[in-house]
Amino acid sequence: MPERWCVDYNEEQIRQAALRSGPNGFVGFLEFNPSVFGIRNAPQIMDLSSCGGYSIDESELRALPQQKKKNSKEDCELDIVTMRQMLGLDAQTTHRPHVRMPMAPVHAVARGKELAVAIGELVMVIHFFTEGHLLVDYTSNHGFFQTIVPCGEKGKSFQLPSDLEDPTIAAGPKRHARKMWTIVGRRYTISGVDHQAFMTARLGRMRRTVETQDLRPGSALWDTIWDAGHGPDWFLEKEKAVEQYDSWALTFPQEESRKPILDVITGDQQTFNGMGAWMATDLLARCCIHPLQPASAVKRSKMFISRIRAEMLRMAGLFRPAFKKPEVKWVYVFMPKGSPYSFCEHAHRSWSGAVWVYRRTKANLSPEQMELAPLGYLDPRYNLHADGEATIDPSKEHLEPRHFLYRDFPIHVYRKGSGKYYTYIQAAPPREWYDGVSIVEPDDDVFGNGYLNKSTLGPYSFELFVKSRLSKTKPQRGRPAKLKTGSRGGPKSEHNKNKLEAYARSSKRRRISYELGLELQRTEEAHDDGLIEVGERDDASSFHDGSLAQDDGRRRSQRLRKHDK
DNA sequence: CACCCCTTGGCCCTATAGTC
DNA sequence: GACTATAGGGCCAAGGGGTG
Repeated sequence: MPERWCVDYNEEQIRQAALRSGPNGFVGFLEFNPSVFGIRNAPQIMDLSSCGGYSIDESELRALPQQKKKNSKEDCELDIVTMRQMLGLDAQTTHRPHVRMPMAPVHAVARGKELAVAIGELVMVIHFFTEGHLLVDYTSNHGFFQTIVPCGEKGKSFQLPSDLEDPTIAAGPKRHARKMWTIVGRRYTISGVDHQAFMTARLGRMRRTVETQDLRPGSALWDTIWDAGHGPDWFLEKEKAVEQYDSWALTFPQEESRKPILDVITGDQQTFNGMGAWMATDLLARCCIHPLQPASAVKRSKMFISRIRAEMLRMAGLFRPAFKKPEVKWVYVFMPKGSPYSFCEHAHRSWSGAVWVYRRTKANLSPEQMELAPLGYLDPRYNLHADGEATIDPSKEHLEPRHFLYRDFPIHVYRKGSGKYYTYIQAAPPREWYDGVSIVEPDDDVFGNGYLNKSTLGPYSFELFVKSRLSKTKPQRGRPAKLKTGSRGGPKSEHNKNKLEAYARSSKRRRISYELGLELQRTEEAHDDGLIEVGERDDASSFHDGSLAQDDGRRRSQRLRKHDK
């Protein structure tokens, strides 16, 4: 399930700007960056002919609607872009389509791990996978993300403008934002950002503007756009989901006689839509069911079946919230410190009781929990019996799990073959965070759901989220700098330079890395010589709605000059 | 059912090359 | 020889899809 509670907004500057955005909610046009998608995860076209949209053949031929630029003689010079070209399936003369889609109200709704976004006639369905998330930014900043740079061995990404970086951030090609697509609004943009480019997207087109009611269960669009391999959503289609679950509970396939219940849950997306390894482990721990217990044994227990049903409904409600009063933080931190999935102890301590956290190999548990940990159960309120069932201890019934402090004790993590079983640390978002379903409604203001930063569930998202909430100042942008302790060691000799060049020739990856390093060195030297003026990039902001973003652009320009001094 | 693929970047370990 | 910086190799994390 995508996180529903990730980003709120706190920066007064954006808050004030948001208040001026008017009563029509979030209005924008879609800009796709096909080259940032990997080849394997190339964007797909959805055939919406069965529900009043375009079929694949038609959409191949048909140009996307464009908005005429007011008081401009350049209308006729705008390129015609087909959907296939926009998706990168056909060659395009320019990297970014110089085409202005009509601004249209944006609606969105999540189902399982997918998010559907409608922009006018376009429908985009996103699967975030591991760590994809949405980034909200000023439209005046969007023009600065123009330069595509290599990212890793195969990928591409957008170079972060140098002025968005802190001087302490390490120089190199890693300063980038992997914006895969962007909905460009008048004042704000929402971008799909995925550091590893795992995010997938499907794009379709209707013959009319898509309305909010089209993104509701039971509509023709609803029944068409979602991935066929995933069953009903436990929050939006509760009755169907429970019906599916009940019929699942009554079947006893042969393979489930030995298959662990955890594997069965994660593998059955028809019944457990959106339950991955983290959440399934969590579900079972809350139900006091051992993750390695055979599924058939679990199904034979009415108590277990009832517990899982209740817990699924409870968790589904928990993970479907939206902020009532989102606050904007300026987030350019695309990678946390440490490993992308590292657990942030400080963040956990600060937010225990507010968010869900998962850690793979180590957890901090109280002595009471330690007694239960070897059995795989983390809820200290239950007593475990030899038959694998658990009953609540009356003397501990009044306790809430979140009131327990976690101390430094390693716990056992179950592994079977290459199976992965997670440790969970129990916490829950505050109740007041929940409200609504869609991220954007026509009558929303920018305090509304349209400005949520959604993300997949996990430590990366968690740390990003915590940083955005806890930082009183703007967080560092880009990757943290490597600590430089001085110029130890010997200087590079001519002999070493030759060796380096030979090394760079030995593979494509090494060559790219080497050339990027040289390019960066040249740029920095030019910078030092005063050959490049940072303020020049102000022109770029006019690419996207420059007039509307003028105020922000001017302020930015002033900031840049100040920064330059 | 095990294993690999996609993808990136951090971390750990080891080897190397330089200085004092 | 002690110390330090640097660089490469191997491994790790993620979830869905594919293969044999």
